[in-house]
Amino acid sequence: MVDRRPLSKGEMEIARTLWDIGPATVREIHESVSEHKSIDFSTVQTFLRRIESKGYASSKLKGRVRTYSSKTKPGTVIRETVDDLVDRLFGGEAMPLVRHLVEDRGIDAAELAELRDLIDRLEKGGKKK
Amino acid sequence: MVDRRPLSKGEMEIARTLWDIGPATVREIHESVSEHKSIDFSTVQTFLRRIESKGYASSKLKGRVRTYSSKTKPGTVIRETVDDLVDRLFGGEAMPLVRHLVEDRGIDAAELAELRDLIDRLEKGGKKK
DNA sequence: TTGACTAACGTACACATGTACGTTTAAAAC
DNA sequence: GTTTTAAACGTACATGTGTACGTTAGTCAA
Repeated sequence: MVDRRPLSKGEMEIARTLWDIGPATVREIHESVSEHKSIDFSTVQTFLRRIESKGYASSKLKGRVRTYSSKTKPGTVIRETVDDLVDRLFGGEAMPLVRHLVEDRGIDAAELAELRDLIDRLEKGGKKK
Repeated sequence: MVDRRPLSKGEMEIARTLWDIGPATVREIHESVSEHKSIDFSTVQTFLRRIESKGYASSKLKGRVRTYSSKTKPGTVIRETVDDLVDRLFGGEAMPLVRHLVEDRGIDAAELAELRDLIDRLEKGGKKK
């Protein structure tokens, strides 16, 4: 267990993009993030530096361009973040959040079907992992 | 739409307690929160002040004791918070989060059953709200 | 009525966060 | 080779956040 300092919201968004598009340069990350929100190149650069300093990514300078790679699996960070949210907002209970998501958020028919399968599987093999 | 500044993580936890135990004094909130984590009375006091200043609660002084009441429904704040998380961590897709919660977190048999019912209902009345 | 309690209130302070500007420097274009 | 271009890097700064201390001031017991 490394126990890195948690990523802030802003850092998280950049980190997610890094997971999505794989090892990438600042410019690539910036372009990708810019598609859905306006953000300065330098800001992205700072976030990437901080993400690295917190131990979530590493980088290497090739020529005069720095390329960042994630060092953590999304699953891990997601788990930590969601755990924290569930603790703070729902007192540790996952179900109210699931209920909220399924009821009030866009879960389409195909996804509902998938979810049903998932439940079947879990009920069948009643054991964890 | 009031568009309050968002609650921070720490504030959120105190706000949740306020929702849980209803209108309450600082001491009551502090006692409730103290059950599961160590936190200073003054810290709780500060958080409550900030929660009020952000417009999520109101308070009234009776004698020398201030009592706080929530002005927002938990659902609203939860929605905002979860929306934000889903955006930042999953690019707006709710399903990956649901998958994660159902697979990797403690959802027991009874809850799985409830969830199945929920899915049934949603599939039946295929329309929202 | 006075002293002991204990809340409220103002305030503080270090560190985090979001945001971005200059300066330096290496590569590419001319 | 010199100019242009654009990245990195250092740095900055206002605001947010977590945490809590001192001071002031009602309340209650003696």
